[in-house]
Amino acid sequence: MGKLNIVLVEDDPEVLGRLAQLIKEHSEYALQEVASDFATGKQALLKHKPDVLLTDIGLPDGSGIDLIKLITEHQLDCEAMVISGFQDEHVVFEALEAGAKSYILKHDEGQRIIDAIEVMVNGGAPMSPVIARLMLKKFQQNHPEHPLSEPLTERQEIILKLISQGFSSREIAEKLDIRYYTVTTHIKNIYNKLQVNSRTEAIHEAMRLGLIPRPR
Amino acid sequence: MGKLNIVLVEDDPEVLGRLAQLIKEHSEYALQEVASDFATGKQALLKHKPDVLLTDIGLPDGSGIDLIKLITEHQLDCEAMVISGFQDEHVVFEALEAGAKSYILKHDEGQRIIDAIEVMVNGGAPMSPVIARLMLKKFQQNHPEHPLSEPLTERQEIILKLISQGFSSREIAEKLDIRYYTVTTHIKNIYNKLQVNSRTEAIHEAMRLGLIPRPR
DNA sequence: CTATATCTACCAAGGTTTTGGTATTTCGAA
DNA sequence: TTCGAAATACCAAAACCTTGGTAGATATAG
Repeated sequence: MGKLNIVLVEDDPEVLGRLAQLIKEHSEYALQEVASDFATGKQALLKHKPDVLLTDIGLPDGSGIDLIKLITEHQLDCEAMVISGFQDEHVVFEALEAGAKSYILKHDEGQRIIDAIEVMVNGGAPMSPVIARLMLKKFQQNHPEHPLSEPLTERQEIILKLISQGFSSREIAEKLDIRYYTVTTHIKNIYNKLQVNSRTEAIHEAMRLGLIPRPR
Repeated sequence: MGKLNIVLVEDDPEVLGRLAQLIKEHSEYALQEVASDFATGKQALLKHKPDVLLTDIGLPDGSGIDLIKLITEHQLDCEAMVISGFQDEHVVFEALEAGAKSYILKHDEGQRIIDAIEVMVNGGAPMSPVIARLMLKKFQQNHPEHPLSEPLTERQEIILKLISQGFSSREIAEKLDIRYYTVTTHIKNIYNKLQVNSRTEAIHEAMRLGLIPRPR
């Protein structure tokens, strides 16, 4: 099996030089092309179909995130690593959602970047520590555990869940084998506790409070 | 400033010995106590209030996850690292949601575990590659990118989002400065595309399809 | 220029939800 | 035993949503 083919996109000439040099020092990698803007990067990506894309985010004529999206759109067999200075939550999540498998900060030392490439192609998801914490924070903030003055009763929780799954009052009544009226009473009480007055508001509030397990 | 105080909980004597040995080899750490069950671990945690808790998950009399929960409950200034053999999605997420800052697999080599402790106390969130991929997957599965025969138009997406935030048709009309009738028409078309016939069903389906970004 | 897509707007019948009541039963804690 | 919380059940008016239509304006692709 051959070398690992890499395309590198980075607009800062200094950083580009540094990264290119770094890659060339490692015989297991083949740097197929470097680009310093989105348009060239796109062409390189589609022409070479590399195994690995290393890309910056802020490019003069577009975003590296859109390069990453191209990979999924064209169903390329390529893993994307972001090498960026941005630590902004919004940017990071957009990149990861676009399909980036790794997010490394520019100023990380060379060996760490090389290691990250290695880990990534072996099925890992290497992140710079700050980025990893950001991801973790997203996970952990999903459980504010009932800061609710009056917590929901068992029955109310069941019905709330069914509501969030899109069932009508009549359907819920059938499912639980109780009268329609009973269901509406329960719903009424749920609204009081959540301080809302419609199903959609209840769902929204319940998610905000981490009361509803998210689908899947 | 003193050494980093550590409490270690692990029921497999072999692994326990190995980890304890590993920690003792590093002068910057002080191993305050080791435990091989939940009860002892709990006592140790509350008594020593260590800087770092290293814990297994499967303990004979309970789960390491509950140890981690103790940290938040008692508001201890302590970072928890899971050292486990479990790679099960459910277990991993439960541990992370409970407050673990790091999740390392048992069979990882010693130096990697030491490195991970270092990274963790310096504000990182070190994860074994498999675990990092699991987390990443959770992030990315929120965007299955419209496996929808007819994708939603821009306006429809906006309105769907507002619906999911609990707004009524009238409120949406005001917000977008269009007529109430126009909103109901849009909603009608959304229902057709999603193959549903109520707001709550639409929200449910939209979440299932990853069409709606989760609150917060 | 001509389709086609999208956003806009309107109406009405029929269905569901919301709200404000009242009231009975059951079960566990005081 | 007595009290209260929870679940159950019922009613009706008002509000809101759903559905099946029709249709004009605008922009964009061909």
